[in-house]
Amino acid sequence: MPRKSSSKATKAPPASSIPEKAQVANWRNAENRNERGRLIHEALFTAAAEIVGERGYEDTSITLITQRAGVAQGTFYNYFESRQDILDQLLPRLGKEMLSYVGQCSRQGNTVLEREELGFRGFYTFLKIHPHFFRILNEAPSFAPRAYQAHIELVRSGYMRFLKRAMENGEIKGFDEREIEVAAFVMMGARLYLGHYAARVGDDNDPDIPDWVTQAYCKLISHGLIGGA
Amino acid sequence: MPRKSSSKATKAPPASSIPEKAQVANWRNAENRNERGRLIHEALFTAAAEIVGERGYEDTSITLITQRAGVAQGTFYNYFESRQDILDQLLPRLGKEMLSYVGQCSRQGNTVLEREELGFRGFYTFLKIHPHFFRILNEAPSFAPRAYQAHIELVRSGYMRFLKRAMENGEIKGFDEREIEVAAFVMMGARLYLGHYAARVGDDNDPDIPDWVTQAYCKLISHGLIGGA
Amino acid sequence: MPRKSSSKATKAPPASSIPEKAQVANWRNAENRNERGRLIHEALFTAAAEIVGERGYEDTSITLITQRAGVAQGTFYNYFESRQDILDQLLPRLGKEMLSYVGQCSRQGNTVLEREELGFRGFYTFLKIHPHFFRILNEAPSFAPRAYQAHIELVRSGYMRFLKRAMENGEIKGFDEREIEVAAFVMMGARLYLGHYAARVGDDNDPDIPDWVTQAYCKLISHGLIGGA
Amino acid sequence: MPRKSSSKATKAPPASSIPEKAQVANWRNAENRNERGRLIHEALFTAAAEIVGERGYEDTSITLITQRAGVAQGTFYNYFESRQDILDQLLPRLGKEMLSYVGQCSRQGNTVLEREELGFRGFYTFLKIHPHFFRILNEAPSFAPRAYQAHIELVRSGYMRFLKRAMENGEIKGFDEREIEVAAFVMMGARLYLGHYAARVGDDNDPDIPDWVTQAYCKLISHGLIGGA
DNA sequence: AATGAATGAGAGTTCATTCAT
DNA sequence: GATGAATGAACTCTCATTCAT
Repeated sequence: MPRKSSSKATKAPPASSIPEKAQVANWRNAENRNERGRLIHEALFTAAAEIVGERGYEDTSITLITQRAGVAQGTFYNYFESRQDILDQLLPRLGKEMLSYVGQCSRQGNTVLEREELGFRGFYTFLKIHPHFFRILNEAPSFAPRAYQAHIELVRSGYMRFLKRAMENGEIKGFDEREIEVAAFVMMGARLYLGHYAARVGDDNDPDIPDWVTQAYCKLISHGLIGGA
Repeated sequence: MPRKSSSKATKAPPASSIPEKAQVANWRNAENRNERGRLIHEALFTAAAEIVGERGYEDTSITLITQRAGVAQGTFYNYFESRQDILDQLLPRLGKEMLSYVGQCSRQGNTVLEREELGFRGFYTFLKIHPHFFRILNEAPSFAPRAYQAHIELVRSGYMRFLKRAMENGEIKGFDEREIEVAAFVMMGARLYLGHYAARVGDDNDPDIPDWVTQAYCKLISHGLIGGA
Repeated sequence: MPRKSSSKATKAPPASSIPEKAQVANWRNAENRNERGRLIHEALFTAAAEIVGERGYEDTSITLITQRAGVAQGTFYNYFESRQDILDQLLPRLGKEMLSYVGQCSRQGNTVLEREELGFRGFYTFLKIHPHFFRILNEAPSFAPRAYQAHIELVRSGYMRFLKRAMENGEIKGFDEREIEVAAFVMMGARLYLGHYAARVGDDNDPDIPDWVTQAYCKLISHGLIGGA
Repeated sequence: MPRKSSSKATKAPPASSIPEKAQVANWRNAENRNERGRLIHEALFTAAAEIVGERGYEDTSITLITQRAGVAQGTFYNYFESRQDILDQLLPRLGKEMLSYVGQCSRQGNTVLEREELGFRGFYTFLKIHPHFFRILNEAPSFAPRAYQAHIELVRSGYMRFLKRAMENGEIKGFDEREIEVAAFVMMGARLYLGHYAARVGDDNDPDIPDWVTQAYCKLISHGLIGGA
């Protein structure tokens, strides 16, 4: 009765051929103890981020992390409490980088719509620059749920500030504050989900959004899909 | 330097205290061999679905599944090829149930907007009835990516049929077909993401969507957020 | 410190591509119960012999045997006590066939030497006809030691009869009876070992002995290697 | 129809009652890390050799090896790649020890015959000293075929050097080089097979060769069995 | 007598974590 | 602080055997 068919080893790609970066930071040349500590911490963090990006949280082992960081296994536990600890730190930190980058992009615009469009584009540009981030973000609900909730909260509050200002400016009408929050979530979901959409075509970890998608998205949020006069 | 604080075992709930359901189906009283086989298969499937719903794919072991189903470990392999096999079957089957249910709901409506609203509500009703589905769906990209892609495709094509008919009816204007697809993805993303929104308030696996959220969502997709006259 | 190198999976060949014979005997058409029983027994025995020949004792499972014999797993235990039971029966029966065949060959000769040469050749001919026998015999010391000892005893006693008659005829001189036994063992070892010799060149399970090897062997046992006048 | 009789568990001895040696090396008292590593490696290797000698390759499990070596199961994998890895190393290493020992014995002699006799005796002395070697060697064709072929090759080439020198000295006449090789194989087979002969009488793993056997063997190879003038 | 699903002990292996050096 | 070997619990999966039908 077992299904013989297709799904064999349908899981994550083996990723054995992914070229591993050179050891992340040459902490052995550090000037003093503090500096050395900082560099090792950094090396471990970066190694973990890369590996999660390449192979997913599940296949990220301490062995792999320390090997790539160029330190001994035991050293890991001088910098992080546990495997889960470092996994939990990935999204918060990279998420903040993302928000900062996207915020900078967004602020170039003058109207809400312009800003949303620039933020939207900026998100996908960030993914290009940090190819590991998409997977780190996507798998976080499963593997670092607390961190994920915190990230969502951060994004939400940023969006809310942005949208409330627009309400005050009169650029958004007909929505009260809690409705605005719904919109914020829809827009957050759109970014993530259109990433998957891109993945339908291209590489899973390298979503590429064509221009007309951006425009369709903008059209949708500005005039709606259905009742558009 | 390690973070002593909060993050300890921030992942899945310890779960040893999760009340396990009684053995899922009393297959021992089956009338004949075929029936017994069916019941065991069912018991294994249901057990797996419940456990993934409660603890996530990663912590779903064969031991746990067979214990809950009330069969020996070896029995598992009479019904499924491997652990991955059963995990791969979860979403396809439950996903189809979901689509069928949501489709039925949606078809009660007369206009596109009504239908979308009913489908939207139906989705969350389904989550109430099948509290494990949300996590099974959410973690699928990481643990059953093939199944996930297939599911997305199914949802997308259903949505597209729905929206194209609306275009033909003249209920949707100003969007060409590929733009419609973008809208479809945004709407799919909205449902999932508002599930997380609900999770902010209530229980992670039991998203509850208040009425005004639905209405805000409908307002958004019908008139847009920004340019709304 | 582990050895990374060569020896990975150095063991038995996977043998998955070996063409499996059709189900061995169509016992379903048997005329009466006794006949059917006989046919099933035969089918199981033959299947086991083939599989041991192809994959070795270790990889010979009940599942494999019954599948090839075309009966259900449980049926096996109506005919044999256990897996070990059937493995123990392989060599005794096939060994007797071998002895009978080789004996017939040998008896065509007139002198001891002729007879030994014909027996020697006959042994390798038998291996050609029964390609499974070599492996069944070779692995028997590990997997069916009792059967192996019994086989050795059979061969030894045959050899002894043969050689003692030659002593009585005056064809062998200068050896007493227990020394004759040593010679018998050396000759038995030679046959087996030259099989391995052949395997150095050709296929492991298909030893092929060139003519000059036979002649060198005969020269050795007739005049000795060293003191040869 | 099943054979109720004798053959029950005719295979390996039950072995639960085999007195296990004390933990092989008290590595806990090692002076430094390197030394400890060496001792553990040694303990694992020796444990494996002993167990294979007592119960055969098939029944040699990681659990058994590590228990006897007095280390945790996981420790095994710090020293060997896999179960097969250690099994593959047994014969090469012990085989070389054997050859070295036998070679030393042999070189005490002056004539070919003397040397062959001393080598022959030396082989059985080695078996006395290393009672596990016989089974390790005998079962190797089934369980470590690559290692076995390599061993055969080693023995063969040693024998060939020995015999060719004797040809050049004029101690062997009437054989060309490839015929010499046949003789080498016969002699290798004789040693192994007379081990089995001894096993008929004594303990399986402790072959004891009486003096007259050696002499009969020497007579056979020096003057031949049959045509002896 | 034939079936084939259920069983469960036991296998090899992985890996987060500890800790003596 | 850095090291890396030792640990052992936990995992998935196999398969000889049993037994109700």
